[in-house]
Amino acid sequence: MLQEKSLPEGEDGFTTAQTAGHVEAAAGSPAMGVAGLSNSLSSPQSQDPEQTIENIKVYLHEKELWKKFHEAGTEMIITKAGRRMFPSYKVKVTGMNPKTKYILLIDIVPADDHRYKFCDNKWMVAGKAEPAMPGRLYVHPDSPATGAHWMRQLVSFQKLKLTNNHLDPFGHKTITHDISVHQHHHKIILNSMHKYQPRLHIVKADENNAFGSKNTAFCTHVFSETAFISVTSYQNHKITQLKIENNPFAKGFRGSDDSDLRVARLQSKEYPVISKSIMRQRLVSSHPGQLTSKSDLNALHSSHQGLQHYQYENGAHMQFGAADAQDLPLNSFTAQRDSGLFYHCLKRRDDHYFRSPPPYDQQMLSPPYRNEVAPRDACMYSTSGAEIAGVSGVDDLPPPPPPLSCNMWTSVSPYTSYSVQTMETVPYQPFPTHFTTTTMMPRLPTIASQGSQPPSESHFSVYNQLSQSQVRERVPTSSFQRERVHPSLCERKPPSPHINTANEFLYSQSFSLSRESSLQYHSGMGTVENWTDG
DNA sequence: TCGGCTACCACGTTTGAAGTGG
DNA sequence: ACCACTTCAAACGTGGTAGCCG
Repeated sequence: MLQEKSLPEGEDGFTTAQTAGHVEAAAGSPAMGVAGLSNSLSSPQSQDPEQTIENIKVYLHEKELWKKFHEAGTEMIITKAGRRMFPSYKVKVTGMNPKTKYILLIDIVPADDHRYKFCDNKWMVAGKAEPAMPGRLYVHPDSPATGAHWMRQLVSFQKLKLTNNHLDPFGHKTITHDISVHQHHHKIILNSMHKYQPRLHIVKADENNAFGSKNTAFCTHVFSETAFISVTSYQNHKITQLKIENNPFAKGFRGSDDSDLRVARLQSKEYPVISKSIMRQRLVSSHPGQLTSKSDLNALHSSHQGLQHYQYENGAHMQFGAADAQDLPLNSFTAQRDSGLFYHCLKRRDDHYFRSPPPYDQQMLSPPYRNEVAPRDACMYSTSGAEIAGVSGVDDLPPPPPPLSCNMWTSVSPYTSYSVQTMETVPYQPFPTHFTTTTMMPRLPTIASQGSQPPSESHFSVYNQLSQSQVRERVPTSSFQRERVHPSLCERKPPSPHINTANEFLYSQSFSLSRESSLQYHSGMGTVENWTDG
């Protein structure tokens, strides 16, 4: 179990109110133009970065396992009833204000606008993606909780399920102002044979910082190795093998003869267990595995060589001007398309400001989507330090700070109506394996008044949170260590009023995030065509 | 015809209530 | 009465597979 940490004194001042004040100052003026936005946006953060949400660091649990899957081309089964992800999404969070309340949530956005097929033992583009459906957010059931709570131990999203059922019971509900009608679910709807990128969002939810205000800040963390292709049955036998080897629930498919296992381990370090299914596959397969070229893999992994922080103002107000968050048509694509322009701004930690939009070769394209709140049924699992070590998404990044990016969204229709102008001005920039964003967004009227003109690059900057001091330790393969579960963290709590406002906030924010992602995707689109099988 | 999807299935893990003993 | 521990069965999570479907 992780020791509860206390933050340095300086972080006691990391209050929501202060951060909100910054946002207010930055984007509060309806008449503020792009230049004004960027100036005031970057200023407070550079003056006092210790008080912002961008100090939060997130480490992916079992990073090495994720990498193994990623190198083979991760596949996630999706079923009508919903299927868990494996590896499961677990993170260690640090840098929060222990007393501030946060909401942690995950969304899964399209990584590109392709449909894929598995042909000749490798993934190939098979056409244009299906129109993306409104997305969902999986809100961690402990939300909102204090920073101390989140930092105490691993935060697990393992109960998140993936479904291909577009008519999922909660799939067509809208989020209203009343928490009582909010649909709490733990399924995210995806299309089969499409590539997706999970993202973690951390939203401040302090008592003094009510959702629906324009003061809410959040950050987004993306681990590129968690990208996957959704399937209804496994295509790549290497993925099947990895799942069987590492997922306790799939033990029944492992080889039963211990001596065989030992021999297998001697023969293969990477895939020590030869399952019955694999043996069967190997006998049947007429296409022996073709290892992905190093260059291909590098292309995949080098696509995120920086950490960015974005800080958003409340999206609902921005997107809809005078409309209150509760008035949002939460399931409306049209409303989102008409919601005007969106910006995101990035700032490097060293206060150097770059002007390059983010490259995102094969990642993160997302349509507008709404959010709903997941049931409070996930648990946080306590763990030893060793368990979460080695999971940093940044510890193996190259020393140079990543580039920054600045983008603008126009009215959105998935994959089609983004501002191509902006995309085309986006030079390729490597992204880190793990990057985070905190974004501040201007009010809609202000943005809309800018028309469809791309913003000046000088208005944007990147904040680099790259850390060179991440701890790396060995990660056990099995995460199911019942004795380490902290009972209090598995309690089923009644819905909190926070969730209600969070719904509105996050829902509106989700659109912004989607646009951000889509832009990043477009900026680097085409660099990775195939995901080859090893 | 064929690729994708679904509903089962067997098997193993997880979970939590019930039982037991100190 | 309380707590810690054990037991055990139901619930749940797996990949495999046959068959359906467009």
